[in-house]
Amino acid sequence: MDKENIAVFAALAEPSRMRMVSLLRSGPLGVGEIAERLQIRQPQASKHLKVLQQAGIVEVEADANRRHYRLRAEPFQELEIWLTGYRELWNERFDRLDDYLKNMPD
Amino acid sequence: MDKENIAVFAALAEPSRMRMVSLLRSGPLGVGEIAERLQIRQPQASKHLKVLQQAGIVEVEADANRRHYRLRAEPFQELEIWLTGYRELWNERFDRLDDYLKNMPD
DNA sequence: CTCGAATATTCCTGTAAAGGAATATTCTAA
DNA sequence: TTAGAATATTCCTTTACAGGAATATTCGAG
Repeated sequence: MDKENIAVFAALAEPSRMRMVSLLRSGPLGVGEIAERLQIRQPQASKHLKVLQQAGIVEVEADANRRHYRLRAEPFQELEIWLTGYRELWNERFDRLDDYLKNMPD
Repeated sequence: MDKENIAVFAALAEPSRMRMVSLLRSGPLGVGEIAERLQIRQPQASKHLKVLQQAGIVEVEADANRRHYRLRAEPFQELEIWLTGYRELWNERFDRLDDYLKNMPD
């Protein structure tokens, strides 16, 4: 819909970054660990993390030398919301889901 | 997660294409109408539609001279599924949503 | 069978983005 | 205060992709 979603899609449209995001589901990680697990070089890892950060997908916490990158919830929530505009596409099961989401308690 | 999602993200990471997808929510359209409503030239519209088609986001039905482009449901369903892997990120409300989705009747 | 409408394709050019390599920065420990 | 670990940044080169312009294709009407 808007500019921010475009940035999120662009950030995720790259295999290494997609794998980073998947990796970070299990919790925050440092740059070195990410690079190692993804079998990429540290500078590339830093660059990709920067892109993810600028897209708001990831946030960083400094701990001395280390930087811990962690997933942010908001972009995923926004994708969820964006997707609701397309649920009517497939079938009426999701009309019920829409109702559920609308009435969902906090 | 996989290659197909990457292609979908890449296809949506472009403003004109994103607007096309949004436009097509209200139903199939021909290339000329799409180009006109998006204020882009016809060749660019055709090119973007081709990208969307190759990503599986859109399908085309030939009607004489005309080509009617329509949204496909599958990529949106897959995004939905992909997103469920991230719902745990924000809060436990969505644990209930997960239950709902799992037990959702066909 | 020719014309015009609708759409697709090709060619060209500019630009953005990715990876490699090297280097810069920042912090802790000693 | 210096060494080394962890991370970021810069520079360079290559490649992908977007838009413009022109042209090709395909179809129905007449």
